[in-house]
Amino acid sequence: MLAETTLNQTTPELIPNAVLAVDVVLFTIVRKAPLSEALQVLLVHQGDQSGHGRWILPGVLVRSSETFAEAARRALAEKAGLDAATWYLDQLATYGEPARDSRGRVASIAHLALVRSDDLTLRPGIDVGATEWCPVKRVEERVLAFDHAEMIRAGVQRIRSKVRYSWVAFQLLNEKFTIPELRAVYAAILDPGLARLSSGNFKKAMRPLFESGVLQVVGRATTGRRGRPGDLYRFAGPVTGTRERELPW
Amino acid sequence: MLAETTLNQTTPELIPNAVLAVDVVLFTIVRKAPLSEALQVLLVHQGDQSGHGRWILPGVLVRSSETFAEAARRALAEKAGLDAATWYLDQLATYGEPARDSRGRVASIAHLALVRSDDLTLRPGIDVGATEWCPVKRVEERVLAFDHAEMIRAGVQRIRSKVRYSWVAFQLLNEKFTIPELRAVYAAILDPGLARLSSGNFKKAMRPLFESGVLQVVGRATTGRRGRPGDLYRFAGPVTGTRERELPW
DNA sequence: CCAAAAGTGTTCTCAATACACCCATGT
DNA sequence: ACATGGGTGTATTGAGAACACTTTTGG
Repeated sequence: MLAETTLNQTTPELIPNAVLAVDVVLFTIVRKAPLSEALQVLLVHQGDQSGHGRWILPGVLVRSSETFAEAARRALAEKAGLDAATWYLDQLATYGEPARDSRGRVASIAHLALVRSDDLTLRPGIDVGATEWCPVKRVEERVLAFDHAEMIRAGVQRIRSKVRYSWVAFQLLNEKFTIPELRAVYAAILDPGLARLSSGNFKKAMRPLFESGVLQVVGRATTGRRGRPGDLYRFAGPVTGTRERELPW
Repeated sequence: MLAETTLNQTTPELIPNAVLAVDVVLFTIVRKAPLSEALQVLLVHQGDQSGHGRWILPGVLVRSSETFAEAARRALAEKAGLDAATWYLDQLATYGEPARDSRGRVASIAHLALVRSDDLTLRPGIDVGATEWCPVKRVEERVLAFDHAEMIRAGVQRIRSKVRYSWVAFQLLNEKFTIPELRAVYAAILDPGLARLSSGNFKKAMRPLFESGVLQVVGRATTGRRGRPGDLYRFAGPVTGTRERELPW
């Protein structure tokens, strides 16, 4: 068994022994929802004639000439009618317990995706009964197939970590946004209690952004609510940038 | 939550479309080496009759009934004669560009492993020409096959991140160790200049460990070098624990 | 005794928080 | 007018870094 088929130039072909799949944990911030439920994840309901459908993450099998990222974006397109071509997308982890799927050895490469705003139209794809945004706090109530609940946990952990040392938060905002909206994103992801932090202190935490000029004022928000409307900003920096010092929250 | 069994009778089998492999980025700290080269990674040389061997990470194909972690430990056993049964092991990322391997679609799940001390005997396995510890600083000089150089970069990034908010550093030390040895691990992974930090400040950074009692004094080191020998400590806590506050280094 | 390394305590600095105050809008 | 929320500045606290000092070993 030591003479197993390993890397060997004389072997022109390797025999496939597994099925590759991708699943996508797509997060968004729903502004209308209360802060504690603003962070939501996209779930699709597997259509089933017997009525015994189940909730799963959008996912597809990887095609032979396709990268994982391409497959992940295709999953969002085919399962929910979303054009994720330009969205933030990152590999999370790969799940492939031997007994994970009775139909064969399946390895699913979970991905994390983020989308701005919530005025998207979900269009259930083929073999999909329904699509919905589910507050992360309430995922426990849903019965998710496979290890998709675990994937969501990993996704939450990842975005909580990323938001503290990188600028991914702007992936969840529109082109123009106010500082309170930005604070809401951080509060929804990290801690609802963060909203109680004074506005001045929050802006101080974002100081490196202002100093480097990647946050530019582009006007004043038109308000519908009470109180003074906030200044509108635009994020002009690369999302791949990271802070030198992690946020303390 | 696993063990999917009876839900999709219409498709009893999925046709395998890829080959699953694991590769292991195994780090250790070599005490004899200078600090800047103390962090080393295990490389194996693919034996080749033509003499055109190349350096790669230890890896194997995943067996059908095997978890990724099991396959990763087996890779260390088969390629380098190492018994990694109890070693720290963590999934890094999965690499599977369509054109990654000309012999077919291969997805390799890279893993990060850590091993205490360097008094291990490497025993080159079958179809392995040689095994060696390579200082991470000098990996650039080696020509690594596939995307293994990228895997090592990801491994370095991961361990640098982990060491700042978790207790993985103790995985690289023996059962008993001194504070200066612990500082050497941090310096080797994060920044050699860290060794210039005063001992008091380093111990202050480790204060949460002392206060929670997971670092216990077990004696005094027997010295061979100059100067006062350090106190010997034992780490009694779970490696999975994390600090509430990340290290500033 | 001296140099080197380990360990302890104190001071200084700076960043994160708390808080007080001003501005703009809707009711 | 005033309540509500956005924005700015100042004071206070606490953690990290610098440094002085003691302890223990080898030469």
